[in-house]
Amino acid sequence: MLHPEGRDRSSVTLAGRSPTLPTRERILRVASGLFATRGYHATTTREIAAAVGIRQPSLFHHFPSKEAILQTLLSSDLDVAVPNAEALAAAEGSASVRLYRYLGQDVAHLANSPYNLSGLYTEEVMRDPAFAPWVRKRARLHAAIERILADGVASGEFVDMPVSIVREAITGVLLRTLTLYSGQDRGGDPGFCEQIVSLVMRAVLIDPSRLPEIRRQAERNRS
Amino acid sequence: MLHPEGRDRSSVTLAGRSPTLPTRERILRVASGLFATRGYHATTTREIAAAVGIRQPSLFHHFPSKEAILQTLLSSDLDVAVPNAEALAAAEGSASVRLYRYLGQDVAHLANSPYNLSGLYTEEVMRDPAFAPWVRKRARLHAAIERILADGVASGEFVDMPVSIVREAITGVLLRTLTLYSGQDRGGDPGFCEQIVSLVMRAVLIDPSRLPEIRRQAERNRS
DNA sequence: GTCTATAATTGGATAGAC
DNA sequence: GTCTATCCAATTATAGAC
Repeated sequence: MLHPEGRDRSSVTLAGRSPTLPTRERILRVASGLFATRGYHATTTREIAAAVGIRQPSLFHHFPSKEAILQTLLSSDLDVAVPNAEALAAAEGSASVRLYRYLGQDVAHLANSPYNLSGLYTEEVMRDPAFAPWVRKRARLHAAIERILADGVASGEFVDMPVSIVREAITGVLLRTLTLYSGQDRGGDPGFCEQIVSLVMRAVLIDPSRLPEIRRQAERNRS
Repeated sequence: MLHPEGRDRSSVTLAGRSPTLPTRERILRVASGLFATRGYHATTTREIAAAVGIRQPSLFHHFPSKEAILQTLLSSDLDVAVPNAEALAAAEGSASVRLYRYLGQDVAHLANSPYNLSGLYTEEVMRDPAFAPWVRKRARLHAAIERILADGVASGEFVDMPVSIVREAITGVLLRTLTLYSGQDRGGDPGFCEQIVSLVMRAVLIDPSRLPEIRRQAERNRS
């Protein structure tokens, strides 16, 4: 008997169809893309399954729930980003160089990830009690960034604005601009990434003419 | 018989309970807040009704559908923002002053609106075919902003980056930072708004020392 | 590991009394 | 204009065959 979902797989993503990847991995890639473009709650398990090329119940062999798919994606990002940011927050060196390094790492990670991570940090996800542990992890990331920003304000390198607002603005820029580029395996166009980082640095630097020198220092002695 | 939804209205917003406002208006305010914090698709009509203090079916006396609530909110924003931006895109004067004016208008509108507008321009909403007409309207807004940005690049006032990326970055900053402040009727703290505008201007200006002069010009002869 | 079939729940929306 | 009662569709998840 023909299943009502049919067999049409014409509008399926490349990542989802790639036959060399294990199904679990294809699910993560496809789901991250759908979460980013349609939102977490609006994305159905049927859509994910269809894009992967399997039936909806087959998803549950690889993940115990839809939540678990998102949680896996959150871990893949935060388990890298939090230690990076905390190390930079505690490191020696000028706040400008440390912020540049953080931004460079973050942008590169977002742009090079096989997943589209821009659907993870929306209000609809972050306010959902199911993801509270990851919200706490993310709070540590925020605290680390704000420590770097506060150092820069104290040293006179950064404009004197509330650090939580600036951090929120930075998050907004990164998520919004990299939506278009993440999860697409394009090697993350290093020129583009550097432009985004420079845009953010100019916004916070009191003296943006220092930017080339900061860039040079940030790229030297990459820890 | 006691209805399963109960009568608990303890966690209800001020805007929703305000007894002087017509119900239709209270629905819009409450719904905009829920869309912003929980997302459009994750917000149920039952939640909206509970926060307003009525039963779920009563909503449909004021709006034909949940979609219509969001469409009303979209109109309230875009019907103001698009003409403003298009007028500035076609106006005389330096690109810097025009961008400053646009940002000032937009930030003030977002901060002073009785609605929390930050839940409207998410991917889950903008990619939904039901809202395609508003996506087209918004494209006109984007085009107007990009015209101002392109003017500034051509005149040497703005850093030379792809205007669509910069426009996306600006959108990200505004939506993210003003989430916390919009729809809260706090008069929109003019100092805070100016800080956000300045942050954005510094990011795009080749010579940020011009900022005080630009601000003075933008605030003179307010069209 | 994937399938069909289906359970269990929740969602938006309608009917009609008051 | 709000209510109760309810419909119908869609959703996540499970059971069990292959």
